[in-house]
Amino acid sequence: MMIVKLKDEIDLKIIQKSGQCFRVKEIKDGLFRFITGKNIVYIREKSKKEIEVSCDEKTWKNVWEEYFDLGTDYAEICKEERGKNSFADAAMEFGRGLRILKQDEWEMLISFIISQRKSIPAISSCIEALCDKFGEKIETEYEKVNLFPTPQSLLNASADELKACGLGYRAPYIRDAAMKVAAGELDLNAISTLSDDELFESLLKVHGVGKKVANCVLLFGYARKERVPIDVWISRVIDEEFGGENLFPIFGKNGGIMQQYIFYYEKNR
DNA sequence: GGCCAGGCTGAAG
DNA sequence: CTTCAGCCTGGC
Repeated sequence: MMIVKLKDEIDLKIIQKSGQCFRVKEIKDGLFRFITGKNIVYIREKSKKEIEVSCDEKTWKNVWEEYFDLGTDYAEICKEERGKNSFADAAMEFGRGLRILKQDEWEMLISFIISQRKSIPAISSCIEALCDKFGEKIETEYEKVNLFPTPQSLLNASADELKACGLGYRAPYIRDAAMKVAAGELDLNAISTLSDDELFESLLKVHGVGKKVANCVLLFGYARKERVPIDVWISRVIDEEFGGENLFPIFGKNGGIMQQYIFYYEKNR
């Protein structure tokens, strides 16, 4: 284990509950597991700005600093955005320690296709089933766990096998995404150089991906922090707290971060 | 047991 | 261009 000092505070429990990730798990009291690609790390908070991590320094710097967006000072952003809207102010205070994770693009695409018309627990169990059946098995010092399935492994799955994961009518969507990515028709790495709007448009070509899902992939997979996914919770806030007007543009490049604070606040306050 | 969930598609107005 | 029914299935 290694101690990492942070410039800014972090709250792993809030991150886990913030709805942007579906596989983060608290495996023991206060010990959280995160997975991205083939990397797995276990983290415990020691104080607000100090954490203990299970990986070495090199891996922390190469993989997890970007994942946790440690180059961004969220306290500073909150300072900038404070005073623009009272509901947003309360949300920022409530969600102290929240961060936008930069997760694996492929995992985000599939996860948010699955998310439509599902509750968060249902999304999680669906993804767990996919990982258990089609993901590479890994054994760590704490647990046996499966990586997220590759495009090819999902493409090899039969319709019945996919159905058994509780995908329902989304199964063909998953298949379409796997097909496009495996065939190189959609190169998730190459499109990372595109502008927000171009990236958005290229994701919309996948069957089952609409505006909300595409924006989630942009925000949580490509760290495009100006994007604001509008789901039922956010539209409820727009209706009931913003007087029917979408006020997110007032936050400019921090729109996606503010969306996340507000989403978490609206659901958990 | 029934209701509804972090939307999307395709068809109809 | 905008609206809207219907959709699989699991969790509460």
